[in-house]
Amino acid sequence: MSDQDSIIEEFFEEEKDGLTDKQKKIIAAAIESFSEKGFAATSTSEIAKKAGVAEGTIFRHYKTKKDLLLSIVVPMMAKFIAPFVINDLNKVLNTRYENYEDFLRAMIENRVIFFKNNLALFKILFQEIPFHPELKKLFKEHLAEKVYERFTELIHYCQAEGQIIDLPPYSVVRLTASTIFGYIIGRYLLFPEEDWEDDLEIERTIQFIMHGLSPR
Amino acid sequence: MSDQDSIIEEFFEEEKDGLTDKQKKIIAAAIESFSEKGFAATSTSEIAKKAGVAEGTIFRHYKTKKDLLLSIVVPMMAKFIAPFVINDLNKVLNTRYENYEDFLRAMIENRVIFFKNNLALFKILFQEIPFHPELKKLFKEHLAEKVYERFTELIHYCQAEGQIIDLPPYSVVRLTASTIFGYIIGRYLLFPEEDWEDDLEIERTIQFIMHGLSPR
Amino acid sequence: MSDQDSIIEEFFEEEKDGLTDKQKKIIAAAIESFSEKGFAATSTSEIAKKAGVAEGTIFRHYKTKKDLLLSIVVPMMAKFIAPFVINDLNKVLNTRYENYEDFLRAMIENRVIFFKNNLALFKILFQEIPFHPELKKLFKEHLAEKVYERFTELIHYCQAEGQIIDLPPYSVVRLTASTIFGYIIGRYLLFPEEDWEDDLEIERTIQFIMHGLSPR
Amino acid sequence: MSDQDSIIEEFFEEEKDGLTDKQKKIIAAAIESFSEKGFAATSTSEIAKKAGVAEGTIFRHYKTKKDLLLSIVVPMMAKFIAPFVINDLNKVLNTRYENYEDFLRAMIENRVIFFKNNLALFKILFQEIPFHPELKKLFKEHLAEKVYERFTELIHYCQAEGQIIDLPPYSVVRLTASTIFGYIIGRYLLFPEEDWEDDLEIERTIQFIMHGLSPR
DNA sequence: AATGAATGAGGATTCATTCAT
DNA sequence: AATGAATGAATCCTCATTCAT
Repeated sequence: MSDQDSIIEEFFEEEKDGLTDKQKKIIAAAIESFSEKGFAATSTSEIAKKAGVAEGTIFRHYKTKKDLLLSIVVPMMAKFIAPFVINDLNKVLNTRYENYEDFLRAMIENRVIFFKNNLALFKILFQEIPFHPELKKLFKEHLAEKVYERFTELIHYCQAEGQIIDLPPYSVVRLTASTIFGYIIGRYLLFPEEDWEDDLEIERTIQFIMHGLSPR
Repeated sequence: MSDQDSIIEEFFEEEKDGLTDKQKKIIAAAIESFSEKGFAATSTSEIAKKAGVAEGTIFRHYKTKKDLLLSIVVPMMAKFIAPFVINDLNKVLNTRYENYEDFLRAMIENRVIFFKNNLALFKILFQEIPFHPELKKLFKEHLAEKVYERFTELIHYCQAEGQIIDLPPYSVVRLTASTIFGYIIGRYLLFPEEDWEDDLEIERTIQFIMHGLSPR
Repeated sequence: MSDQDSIIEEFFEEEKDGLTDKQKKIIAAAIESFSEKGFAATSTSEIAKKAGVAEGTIFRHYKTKKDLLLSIVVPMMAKFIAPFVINDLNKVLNTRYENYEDFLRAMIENRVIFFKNNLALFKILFQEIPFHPELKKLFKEHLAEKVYERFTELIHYCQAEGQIIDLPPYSVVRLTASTIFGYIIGRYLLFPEEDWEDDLEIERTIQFIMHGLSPR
Repeated sequence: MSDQDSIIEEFFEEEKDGLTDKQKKIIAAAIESFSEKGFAATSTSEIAKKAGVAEGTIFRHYKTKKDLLLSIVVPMMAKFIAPFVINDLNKVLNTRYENYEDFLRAMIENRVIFFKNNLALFKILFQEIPFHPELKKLFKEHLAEKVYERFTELIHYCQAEGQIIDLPPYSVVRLTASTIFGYIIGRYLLFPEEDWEDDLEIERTIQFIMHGLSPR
């Protein structure tokens, strides 16, 4: 399934823009450096060296250093959101999933793999969002609006079915999202080197959410 | 209660080093700039201007720009952790709180206010931790070890009492912490401008955790 | 009369080298940019964009940026000087003009139109001469020597006829040229947007010179 | 007389801003380089080297390279214009000079020396005016308005006295100025290395203007 | 002939830091 | 203690020019 690929490879394979070989190297080097040291602390000369190209080559493809950042971060936001908007949630609503629990399980599996494969990109995204208003805006528009909207529909449906407690959707979203992101962040960013029994932890996470949201 | 003060003021009042007036202004200016633009993207000249001091003055007090960062971030980590280590958790174990729910409530009230009063500092902390190994180490030692240890004791106690489900403590900590931080981040960082019914949301959050952790 | 054409068009039509279409566009773009921003401040990529050709194409035709400048400026110096050397002055000396005044009138009409049609080129020429010794040398050789020589002959003739005062020819040339160039510069470079009664001003200019040079 | 000093020295001595030693060296180096190679073709590193300061030092005193240009060119425009506005013309109108000829003689002596002492500055001024709209504007406001106005008064006076022909003042100004600038440019910029009998040439120039403007 | 990707030297400017006052 | 002028390395970016296609 294409969702499981790393975005970086998708960049290089799917994109019709036909990225040059050098462009691919630049992108890869930039992702590595940005995620390790942060955007502001990464110099273009460093990226050039790592990519094995001349510094000028970077600026032939990306007008500014910031353009390079955006060319990395913007498509990834789209990729992240795509399945919510197009596939999975539709499936849920189309009764492919009978209930919130199955949905959660499908989503976690799907998006967790996505995160895992794109860790560096996510680090960049979350590090830089606070400092770039355009990114913040994009993020809100995409995630807070498109994804949230779809989520809301699902929640209403599950609430109507009596599967989950009758809280305002935004609270349900917040509690669900917190728990899932908490897992991802702990698992892949904070303590990636610990031993994690992934299947077990995911199951615990799902049960925690389901019980937390169970009608009283 | 001193926990409710902003750390910045505590810096200035409690510290025995006896900060000069200029030093205070430098710290305040640095906090503002670092949290707005990030450490790497903030120049010392900018801080000097904002603080109303000469550029050289900063370096009289802090050998390097990074020293300035650490002088801000390190004490705040200590302050954040202090109550866990010294007061509240002890109180819990000393049976001042009868159960996990009361503890959660007390902790949220206590630490949420702390966050709220020190938002800028937290932004800096979380932004910079990934890029400074010393910070990461400090953070892990303090939080992951000291706080986690205390938490574990409490969890064992509550599990023994049958209040919460018998999961491994690290899972309980993870799920609890995710949910609480999720609230704080949503409330104060992502969507601070939305209308939040704080008491209600906090109650929902607590109930979510309690049900999520209830013994099956 | 071909003198009245713009040099640029002459470039394109008369030149035996047979300029390609692209070459014409490059020259036109270069003239525009050089005259607006100066040679040093104009980039070849800008010229390429304006000309609608690839950056490399410029260097296929002109080895260096400076070559491009020279290919513009050198032929124009020749064109400017040509009539002095070949046509008009000969005509004067061949008694087609009876006196200095008629000559002045003819020259102003002739060369003023030439200036007007080639303003951009003249701006480039006068801007760049001070910075390019080869240009300076060319200019002196052509103008200061060939034109000056012809002028001198005419002046001697007119002085012998008692039409103008008996100053050294270089003074006569200087005073005449200053006045005429003063008109052209004021008219077309400094204050082109003012209302000018051209015929009247030209007549005043001629009368000023004639009276200024009248034998006492 | 202070008008006869070079502006550069005045910069350094009279200015109350109290220029640093380094600043003086920067200005001197910039004037030399700008006048030799043009503003755009001069690099800040070159100026720094010539001035014997670090490149950063330039930017401590002048925010941009263009600022440096303006800090050179703007005060000189003021200096050039000052005597017209304040001293000499007033003197003329206050009957210190009886006629246009005496005025011309005084002005040429006065301003020619000024030019001679500030050749490099004038080269810069005239080279750069076409490319910097602010300069162009300043120039027009100062010269075209203030000086021109004063000139006009004088011309009206001399015309009323019957000393000069009854042309529109702008024509008189143009013809006078062309002739004088023509002398200066020829003398100091185009052919400075020729032998010039200065007194004689100036007298010829004055006589040319006076006869050129004599009432018919 | 024409392209445009690639280069790397050099551009203006900013930076953290030093030091004489 | 405090200043702010001075530094020069490093920043992002532009440039004229080359060369494989």
